[in-house]
Amino acid sequence: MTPVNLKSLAQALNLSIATVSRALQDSHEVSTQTKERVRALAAELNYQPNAYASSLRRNLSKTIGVVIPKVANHFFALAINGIEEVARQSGYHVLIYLTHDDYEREVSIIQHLKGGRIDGLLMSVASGTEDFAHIKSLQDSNVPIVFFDRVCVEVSTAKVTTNDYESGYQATEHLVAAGCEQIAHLLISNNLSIGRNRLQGYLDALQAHGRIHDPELILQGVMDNQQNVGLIRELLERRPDIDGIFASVERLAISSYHVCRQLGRVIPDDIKIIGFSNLESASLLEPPLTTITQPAYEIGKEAAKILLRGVEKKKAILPSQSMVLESTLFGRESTARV
Amino acid sequence: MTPVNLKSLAQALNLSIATVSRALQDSHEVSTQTKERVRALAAELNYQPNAYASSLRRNLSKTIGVVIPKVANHFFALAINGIEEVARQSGYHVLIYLTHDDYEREVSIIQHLKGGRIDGLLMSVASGTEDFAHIKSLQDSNVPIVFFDRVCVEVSTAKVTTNDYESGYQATEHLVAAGCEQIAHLLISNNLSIGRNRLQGYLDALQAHGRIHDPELILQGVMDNQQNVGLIRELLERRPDIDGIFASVERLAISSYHVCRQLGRVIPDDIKIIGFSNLESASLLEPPLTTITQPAYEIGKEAAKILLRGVEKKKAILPSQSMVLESTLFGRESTARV
DNA sequence: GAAATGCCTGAAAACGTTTGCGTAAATAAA
DNA sequence: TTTATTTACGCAAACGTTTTCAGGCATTTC
Repeated sequence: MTPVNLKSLAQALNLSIATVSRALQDSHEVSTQTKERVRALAAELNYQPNAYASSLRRNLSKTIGVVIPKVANHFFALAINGIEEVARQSGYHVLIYLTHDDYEREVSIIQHLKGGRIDGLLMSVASGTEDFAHIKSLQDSNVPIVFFDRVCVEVSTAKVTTNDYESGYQATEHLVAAGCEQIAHLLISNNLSIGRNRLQGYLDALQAHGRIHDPELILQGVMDNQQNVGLIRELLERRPDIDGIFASVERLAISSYHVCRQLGRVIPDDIKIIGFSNLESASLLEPPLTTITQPAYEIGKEAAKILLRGVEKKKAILPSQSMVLESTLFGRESTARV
Repeated sequence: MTPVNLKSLAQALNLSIATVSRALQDSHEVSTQTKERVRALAAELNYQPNAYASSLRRNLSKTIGVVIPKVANHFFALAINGIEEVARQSGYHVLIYLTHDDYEREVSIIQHLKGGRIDGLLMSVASGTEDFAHIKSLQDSNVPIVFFDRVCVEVSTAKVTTNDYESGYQATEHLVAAGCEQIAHLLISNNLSIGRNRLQGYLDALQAHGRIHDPELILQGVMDNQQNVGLIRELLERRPDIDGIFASVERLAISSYHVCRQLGRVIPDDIKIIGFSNLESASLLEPPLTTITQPAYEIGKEAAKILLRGVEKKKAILPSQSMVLESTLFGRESTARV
């Protein structure tokens, strides 16, 4: 079976390769009848252009990369959903890479991506990343980048985020209004701008309500959920006066639920919990969890749109194209006044 | 800034392109010193081979595709996790495509994939797919395929699944043992082998326990969760004698929870629920949900391994390489005897 | 001392596209 | 009729890599 490519099509039609190529691109340099002949045969033989030859020649891959910490997380899953949607509509393909929040992996992935495999990159940085040379280096090799959610302030490019500071402030205020006296804050990494912003919102809200800042109430979690359960338990045992928890990420809210069960602390009677989360079943938890929910799908879509605009125009993506979407607080039983 | 490619390296080193290429591949045809010289400069200039040129020449892309219905679903998210893990270790890249359970999209995606973009495909077919010509056609153009979870029996290739029949049987028996008299079964699509197997397990288990088959108890859900809630509600209102629900997929179990709340039916007192699910927070639901949990991460890993073995050997993937992994039943309060 | 062997390197073709340029024929303008 | 202009197509180079083939040089073997 002979391969079906431009050459074989050209031979069969008694045309040159160039003409066939142009016909398929609907170039005005080809007569209508010829175009028809070409298209007919191409359709009949089910011709599919070789993506790599085309990419090589045009120096353009019609592919974008997505680098995220993990996919087994509702937020990122929804974001990917949005990204794939936009990409598909514009004829782009989506390569996916998981860092598992590991700096080394992130560097290795980015390094690989410099082979021209992608036309642009969407990224949410790993929590362990403190040095950004690899990212800048990718940018230097002319790959446009758009950050989403976990952005990297040190790199100048467009970023799509949510109003993390305001949400942190709002979440804290929500607990205060529910009557909490000692509010703990659980976060993942404070070198992530996202974590810093939420933390700052927490701090400012406390101050606005005349609470004194108690560093003991701030707990930095780790990768492993099992360990987090231990850490949170330790915190609640050391400080039995804690009556409110503001979890910066979903996992920490869930771990807090487990700890409360272990310790027999009743939510929301003994302690109230609010957390950032995209969990669909939040309302079915026992008790239903009050959440700050990010518009994950929209974040993915907007980030992809900005990236593709930059890619198509072949010019750097400006920070001024950044975007801040709003999260929503869904009050549920876990923070009900008792 | 001159591009850093084989040509520029060769010029700088006073070598031919061929030698540089060979040196970087650690060919034995190049002297050790020359290799060192080449490697040193390549590292210094941060040379990264052009992926497309290489793919074009070798007719090999070091990329696999993953086509799944959706990603915002714990099962698929975990599977991707496993797939990415295996792919990365073997130096492969992962392209992701979502069908949203839409046949047309699936066809269009598969069609695109025939441009040689991928070396192999991992796939979970859309629930709406009844014709498999597009899949076979991809196979004909020498792209090895491995199905996982939602397999397609009509296509001869390796498949990685779970013991769906046995799990369906076991789940039903679990409800019988818990004292349920009228057990409903909720499924998504009965043209999916996975749905058929679970259904058959349900039917056989009922028969084994002397129950007569009542078609009214089998409800086929749709795409939209809101609609499903309506359908399930209707069913429970029409048949108030139903005291057990076996949900074939997570979404239907969750919808069932919502309906029970709406109708004031207490789980597990009035009605017991068991469902296939990979929800991490199943144990935190009210009440904790009894689940049949598939080893999603392992499924992804195994499927990817089988695929890559086939890709590397450049030969068709045999059905005999198929694999069946076992799901686990986690008994929780939603099916507790009262 | 010639032939054979092994080691290292280079020239050039090939992968399938896209595209700048040239050109023949057909049409329009002078 | 001659000279522009347009239309429709072909030639060939280019993208960056891999790989076949051949050849130069040194060392060994008869």
